[in-house]
Amino acid sequence: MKLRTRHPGSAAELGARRPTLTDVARLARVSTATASRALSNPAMVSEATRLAVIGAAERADYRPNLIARSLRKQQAQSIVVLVPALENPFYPEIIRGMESAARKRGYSLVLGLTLHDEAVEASYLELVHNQRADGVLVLDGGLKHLLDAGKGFGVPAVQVIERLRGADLPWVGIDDRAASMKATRHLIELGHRRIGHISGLARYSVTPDRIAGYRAALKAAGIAYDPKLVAAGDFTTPGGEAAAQKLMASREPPTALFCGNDDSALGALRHLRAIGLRVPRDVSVVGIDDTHLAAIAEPPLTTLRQPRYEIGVTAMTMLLDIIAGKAGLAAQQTLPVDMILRESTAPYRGK
Amino acid sequence: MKLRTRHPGSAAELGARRPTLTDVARLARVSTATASRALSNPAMVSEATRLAVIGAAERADYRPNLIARSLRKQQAQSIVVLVPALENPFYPEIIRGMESAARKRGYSLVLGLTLHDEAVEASYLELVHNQRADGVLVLDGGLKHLLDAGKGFGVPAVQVIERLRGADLPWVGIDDRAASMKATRHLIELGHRRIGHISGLARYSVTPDRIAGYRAALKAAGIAYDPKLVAAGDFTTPGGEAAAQKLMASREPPTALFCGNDDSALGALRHLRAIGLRVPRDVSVVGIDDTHLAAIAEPPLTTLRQPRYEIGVTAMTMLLDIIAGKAGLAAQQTLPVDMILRESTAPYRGK
DNA sequence: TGGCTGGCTGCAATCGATTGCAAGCAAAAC
DNA sequence: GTTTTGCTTGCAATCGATTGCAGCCAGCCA
Repeated sequence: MKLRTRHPGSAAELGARRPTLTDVARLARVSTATASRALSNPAMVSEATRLAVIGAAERADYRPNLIARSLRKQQAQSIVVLVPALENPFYPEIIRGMESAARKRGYSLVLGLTLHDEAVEASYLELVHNQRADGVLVLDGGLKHLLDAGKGFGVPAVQVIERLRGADLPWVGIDDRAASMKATRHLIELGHRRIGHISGLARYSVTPDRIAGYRAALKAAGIAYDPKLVAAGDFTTPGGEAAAQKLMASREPPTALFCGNDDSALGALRHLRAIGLRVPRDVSVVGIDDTHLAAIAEPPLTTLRQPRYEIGVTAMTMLLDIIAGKAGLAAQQTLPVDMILRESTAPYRGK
Repeated sequence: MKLRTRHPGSAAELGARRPTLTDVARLARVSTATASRALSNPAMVSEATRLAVIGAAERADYRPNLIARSLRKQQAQSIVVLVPALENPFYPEIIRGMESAARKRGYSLVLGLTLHDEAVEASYLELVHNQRADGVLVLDGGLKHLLDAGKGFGVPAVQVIERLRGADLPWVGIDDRAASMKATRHLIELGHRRIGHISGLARYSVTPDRIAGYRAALKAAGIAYDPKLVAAGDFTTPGGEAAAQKLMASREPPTALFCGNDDSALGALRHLRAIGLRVPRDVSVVGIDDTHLAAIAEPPLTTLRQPRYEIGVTAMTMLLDIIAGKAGLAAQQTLPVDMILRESTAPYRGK
């Protein structure tokens, strides 16, 4: 048997039992029912009783047992956030938004670090089935295996950024196609005609959307699409470096690069520097995301800012509303992106 | 009254109550006591009973209600980790270690994002008082206001990296003084004599330790300490940039810089490049931490690797041991650091 | 004076598990 | 054949709150 350890210096006297509502009730000379109401539903009791109970609670240094409350109320007041890795600078700000929205409504965040491991994902989803959490926020697309076709995750859930095709699940993110068009159009407006694109991993739903936006912008400007100008990256810096190398080594290299995210743009910058090309003088580069790396890159990167904090807030709010029955199970929200002009793009200077 | 929302597609039939242990017991034709034991203490029941109960649990798609279990067992099976901000690339790997160790022992992690806000810190500490969490991991030194002098935090807690002076609280980290000596000695061994130091914020306990290590290494090599060679940074890239500017602008600028962390080293690299000095040809630079930025810096940064993942694992293990009564309340552990040689340091080349 | 209303309060059930204790029962010991 | 032992099992209490229902009482109206 594990013994119940009590930490020295806890507010209660050493060895004393932690005070419960019963103790408070006894002190205030009322029933536990009244004590409960006085503390969490003051309108139901008389002023005198309320003061007596509050005084007693204070004297006893009473703290409600949230586990007991949860059991009775059948809600855990906590949300699991599934995230593959915090090392990716893209996630922290989203999570900050989620935390803030959750805390405001009395919920706390259980960190489900999955590392893309299906077993871990399942174990965190299990927390919801086991009533230890009320819902889940999914910050990655890799959860297909957990989906009852068309039925959602079996628990209240909201997808963030990434979405599962076909399923009408609650989702918060940006319009990747439109964002991508915006970035590409920026390069076109600077006079560039040969614009390369470094795409992301195909397994992410944002990847085809971003390619589509790139192509749509070209088409709108009457520029022919050249498949040789698209290289597959993987959303990482080395991946972007390799893709840039491939693009720049072609007979007719692009004069501008639109990268599928900031990390690959950083890789592109790296490669361009390595082969002696100057950015933005010789080649313009645009990213997407606006992680903190974009600002400290050399040169600082022109990019599209995803409103990550707001995405986090919105996703959490949507999930809590779903749990509270205030939102539908097919709610979707698209947030606006902003173009952040820094120093990695410049007008086309001819050959 | 909030209505109890049931998500469509949940494993149980629509509208059906979530099965409880009572249902399983009824199905298996045993008492709830026996059902409970069959599932969580199989040695206590006969083989036939065990199989019957497990079968019933499976048929009913039973999931134990962890809230109820927690209430009965008086342990929440969750740990709060207090961290000022996930945007700092220093923290994610530590947290990954914590998560891994916690999950292995059946605990989950509640993310206490404090942003250095005392009210938020207090609210997360309250989760432990309210029995929603069993202990807290403190990833920052800013919790002084919560300390009963000499009595700890009033709840099971382990400090990570940062420590409160004087208090003998459980702690896991590195020997900052020794690490700092190691880094400085590396520069000395390369022949440098004028070695600058960019220090951190004074409110952090690691700052004076690192300065002390720097001075000790100089002394051991018979190099006089020159206060003009120490500039105050703030652990950020801009702070490091400013500090480097101050140091390099002096009449006799240093030929090597030992920076209090990687972020300030990045700032130093930036400034050196801006004034046309080449690293490591003209100036050598060393950092501490080995965040992922160190590897992608230009040039890649020589630095001291803090074993962050292991620190996380160790801290979590220590805390869970304290909670289980298996570790003392003054346990402390120091983990080793490694020098990571990259390309930002080179032998002194004279004037 | 009697009945009614409405505000407070308390009793006791409830949430869903775990567990101390005792009983039942078959096998082993005497 | 009786007692003892030891393995299984069930009863019921327990963890600490919340809440439906009913009772009490004072004040109001007729």
